[in-house]
Amino acid sequence: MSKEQKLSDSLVAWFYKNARKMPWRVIGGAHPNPYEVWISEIMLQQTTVKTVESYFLKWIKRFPTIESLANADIEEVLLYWQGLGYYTRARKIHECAKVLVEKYNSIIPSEREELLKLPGIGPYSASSILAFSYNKPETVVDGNVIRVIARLYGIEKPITKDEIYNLAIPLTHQTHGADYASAIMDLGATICTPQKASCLLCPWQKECLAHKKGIVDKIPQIKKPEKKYFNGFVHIIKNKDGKYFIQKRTEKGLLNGLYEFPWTKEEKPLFKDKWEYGSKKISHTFTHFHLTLTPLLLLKNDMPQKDGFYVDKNEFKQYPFSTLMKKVIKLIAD
DNA sequence: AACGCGGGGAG
DNA sequence: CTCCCAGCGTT
Repeated sequence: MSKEQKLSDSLVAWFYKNARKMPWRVIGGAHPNPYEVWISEIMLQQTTVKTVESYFLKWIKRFPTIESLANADIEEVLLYWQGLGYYTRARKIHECAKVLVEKYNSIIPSEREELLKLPGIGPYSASSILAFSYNKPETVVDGNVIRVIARLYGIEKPITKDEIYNLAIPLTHQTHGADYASAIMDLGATICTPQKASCLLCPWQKECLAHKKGIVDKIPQIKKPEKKYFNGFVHIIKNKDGKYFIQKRTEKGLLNGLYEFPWTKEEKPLFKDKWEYGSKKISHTFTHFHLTLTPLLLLKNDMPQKDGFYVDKNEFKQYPFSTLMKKVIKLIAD
């Protein structure tokens, strides 16, 4: 038995004693429902298990099958996604459901090449779906795996995903693909963490080069772009019926397809009216910038923008809003 | 290869 | 505050 195979076996053995429980997870082989695997994998992209749990449960209750998702309106899909971020994922997941119904007989493919053709499914998701749904010996590479592998082999220089992938291939368990994929991600999430790793509990401690050299917390090397600050305005426009003006964002770019009160990150209001300044500001941090918005209040009856409309505040729940806009809604409610 | 794209939990 | 998480699509 090779050194890699021993590592692989020991990790799976560790997993059977320490596996985290999740609503979409099956321990001990393939998941019986690839649809649930697919939905959970897309939801989990760049997000944490804790965040996804409640979204997943509500989603499965409303969209229990590929067909139910394909038949739904994108607006309702976004309602179930609001607050989860990266809204293109919701659009792609909906597109993908329709493709699956129309061209794949509502069956999630079990070949990598086919999966990669589908909207929103890239190298990671394809591998994970194959591993979790069909118990294939797929080499999954996510943020956890990059960290675990880079440390195991003590790689101090910046490294590409392809290099990690090649190093990870020999470690991939050949007969327990599903559990191995879960295991290496659990290891990264609970033991081999970004900061203060729990090396004493690690099944790979003896073989880990970073641990041997005492440089665990210096790996992997990551560069961080600095965040900018913006001070802008959000326009809360009420008409004589007490309704508020909202509009829909475009289907590309930031917060695509969601609804909003008109806002700008520039230091100039969007409209040349005489605004009343709100007292409480709204702060929110995106991936690439910090934002503080000063609320501007106005009573107005005509349409400030095309493609917008006035709605009663009791109707806000019918429209998908970003977390930033939820903060504005909370301000209005108070 | 680099960048845009959310939000929140942990420390 | 900082860090970064079960990435993908576009350029």
